[in-house]
Amino acid sequence: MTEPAAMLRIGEAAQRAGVSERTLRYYEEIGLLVPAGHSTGGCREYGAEELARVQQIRELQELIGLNLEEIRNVVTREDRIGALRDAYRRTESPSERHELLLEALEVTEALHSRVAAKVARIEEFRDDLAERIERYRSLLAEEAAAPAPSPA
Amino acid sequence: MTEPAAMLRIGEAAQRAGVSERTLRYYEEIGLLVPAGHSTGGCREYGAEELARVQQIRELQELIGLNLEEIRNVVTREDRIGALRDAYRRTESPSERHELLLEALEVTEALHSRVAAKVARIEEFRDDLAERIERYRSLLAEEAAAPAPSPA
DNA sequence: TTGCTCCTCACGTCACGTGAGGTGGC
DNA sequence: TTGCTCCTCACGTCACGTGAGGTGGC
Repeated sequence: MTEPAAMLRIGEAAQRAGVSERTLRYYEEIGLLVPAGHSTGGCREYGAEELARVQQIRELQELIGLNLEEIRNVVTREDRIGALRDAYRRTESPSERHELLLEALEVTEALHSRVAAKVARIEEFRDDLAERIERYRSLLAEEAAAPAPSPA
Repeated sequence: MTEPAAMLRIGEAAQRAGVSERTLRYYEEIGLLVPAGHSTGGCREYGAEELARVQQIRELQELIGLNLEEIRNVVTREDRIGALRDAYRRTESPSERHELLLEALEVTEALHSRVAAKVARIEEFRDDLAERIERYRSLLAEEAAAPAPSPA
């Protein structure tokens, strides 16, 4: 058995995850992320697992540009994949397991190529910015070396 | 003098830029991108310059995550920088020019480091996906080599 | 004249932001 | 008791999506 695990209330959890409290409540509202539990006073309680989930959601959202509905599909499937690893929780039949693995492989490959395309675009953009910086620097260097340009 | 330049109406322009007509109208609404002109019938007309502007806006929006207000600041400054290259349109004084160049350098450097950070994050994410794909493949390979796992 | 594309409202949507007003544990 | 954090509405916002209803050039 594991430790009772330190639970965080929404304020701490939001801060560690780098999101707002509203964001955590909204994720719960749409069924994307439910708290691990509730205190006697009714406060939401989040554990390490939930924080990791938020992290994953933000990556899919900010880096890949998926909407929350698409993200729900991804994380739901990964939850089921994760369940495959817990032998005693494995309720899927071998054929269901096979289908699930094939599906996960396909979707992950699709995500991977999407990310790879984005990497290419953003690297090009980064290099353009670097060139721009060089141009500005040389313009400033010219300026320092030469007198002010004649306005005529 | 240049050619009269082929002008596109909003449908063609949107398609080439990879955005919706609504998006182009919205950019105009908030003063981010005005059409090059209007036909006698009142149709918006876009040229190559406007299409390039849309491209730039989308990169700043999708790759960097800037909002349209921040993007307006960037493109406005770059318009002024661009104006520095047209000698006959150079109305800025030498000191204004100097300030503008320094400002552009600073802002571009800030953008560059933001982009560089994003590149690092997204490359890590891409590599995680590649690992995941390998794991799924080896699980499927195990499955093909061995009989179905005993449910007990 | 008939399609097609364009136009201007104007309301809807997604992913939250931002108070309003109230309750509960150190 | 006093702060502080939490709670639930509920309206606002940003960047558009999506019709409604009408006009204009091949």
